[in-house]
Amino acid sequence: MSANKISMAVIKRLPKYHRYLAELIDKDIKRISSKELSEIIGFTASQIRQDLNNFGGFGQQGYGYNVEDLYNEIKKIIGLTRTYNTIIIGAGNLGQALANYTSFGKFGFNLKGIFDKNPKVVGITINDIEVIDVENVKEFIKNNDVEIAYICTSRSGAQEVADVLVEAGIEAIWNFAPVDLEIPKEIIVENVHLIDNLLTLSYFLKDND
Amino acid sequence: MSANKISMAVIKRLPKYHRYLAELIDKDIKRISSKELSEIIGFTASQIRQDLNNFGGFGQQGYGYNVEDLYNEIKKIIGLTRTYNTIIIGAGNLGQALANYTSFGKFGFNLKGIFDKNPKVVGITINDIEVIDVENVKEFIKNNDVEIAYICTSRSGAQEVADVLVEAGIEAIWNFAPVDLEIPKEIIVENVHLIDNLLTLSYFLKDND
DNA sequence: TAGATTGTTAATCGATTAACAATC
DNA sequence: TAGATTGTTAATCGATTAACAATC
Repeated sequence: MSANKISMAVIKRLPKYHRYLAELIDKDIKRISSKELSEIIGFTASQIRQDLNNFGGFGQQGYGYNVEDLYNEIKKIIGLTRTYNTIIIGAGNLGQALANYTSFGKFGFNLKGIFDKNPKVVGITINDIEVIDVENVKEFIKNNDVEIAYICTSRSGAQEVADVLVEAGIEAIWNFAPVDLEIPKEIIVENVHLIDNLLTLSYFLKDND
Repeated sequence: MSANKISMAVIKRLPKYHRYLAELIDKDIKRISSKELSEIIGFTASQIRQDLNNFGGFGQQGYGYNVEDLYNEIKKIIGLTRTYNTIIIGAGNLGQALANYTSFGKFGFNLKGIFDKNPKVVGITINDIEVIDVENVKEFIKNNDVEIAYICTSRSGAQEVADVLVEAGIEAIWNFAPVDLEIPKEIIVENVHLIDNLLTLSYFLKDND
């Protein structure tokens, strides 16, 4: 809240708060102190209090935090009190897997369209959505209030697709292609570079055995 | 190299060096200075020199870095000079998508087996590999020198699977289930929490429109 | 040799942790 | 009221950036 800049480190922790608070609600736990939360979530109590106080004073001295209230506050902060229209570009293995993921919908990310350039794939139906020729993506974004695009194309096709998305006025890109996209900085980009992730594992494993 | 501890921040940047150096080789560029690399990779020249010097003095004053040599050094550091046997647990959408990813193999991550508990899935073939009943995973790991397991099960099944993997002596886990696994700390874990990633997008989008 | 650029030390910046007065 | 725990300031820690002597 207000104008003071929240650091990316804090923002990246928010989903974890959300996840653990949901669990506490499931377990019917009504209140929790930063110390108790610290023990299950793995952040220090101090960090938890600092993090939360970036957004407001949600706790009460001598009592702690009301689990349900805090959960709802976190939902508001993360932006889970409204829905987002999304599309997938690239109906390969990964694109199809994401299209079939039902949990995104539960969080309010509604898949509106799937696009591909391959004529063999255009027209097939994935999770009740027909794959459309990517030629039509610009028009589709404008007509359907699409805010987020998941790029699931090959490495080589990704930048070209991104350019079209930007032209069409996309607001955020979730990029699964192993490239760093050149995108105007007002557009939000999250990269999932799977290979990079794997290489972290090999880094630590290389000298084993 | 040597005993001084490399920070996670540095390790997480290594794959990006690897990627950009591969590109430079493709473009037949023979040498590069930290300043030039800085301009394309987006880290400061100072950071590049600091990062690389954690592992050795790969450059030459007045000249810069030999691209191919540096690329090979980075490969060694990341652990790409040998191969790793991997398995996938959970042959759902994501598991199947990962099984069909050919690029992991190119980096030396060889998929040896795919496991599932669903009798309807056991026996089908994905990318020439037959899905095996997860009951047999422990034995399989021991007999096939499996070092890395990709957990692609549901949230609820993940911890149980992880326990079996640990018993079987797995060395690293790539976890796609939206849980924080409880795992002995000597086992390397990389999490890909897709939902967490999406929530970063919604955080920034929530007040748009 | 002169110019360029590294390797490395020092300075700065930012994030985490500790401490404690405020207060429920 | 007394005890507990927050909100918040101060101290510490770690990572990034700047600076420059060493040297190719």
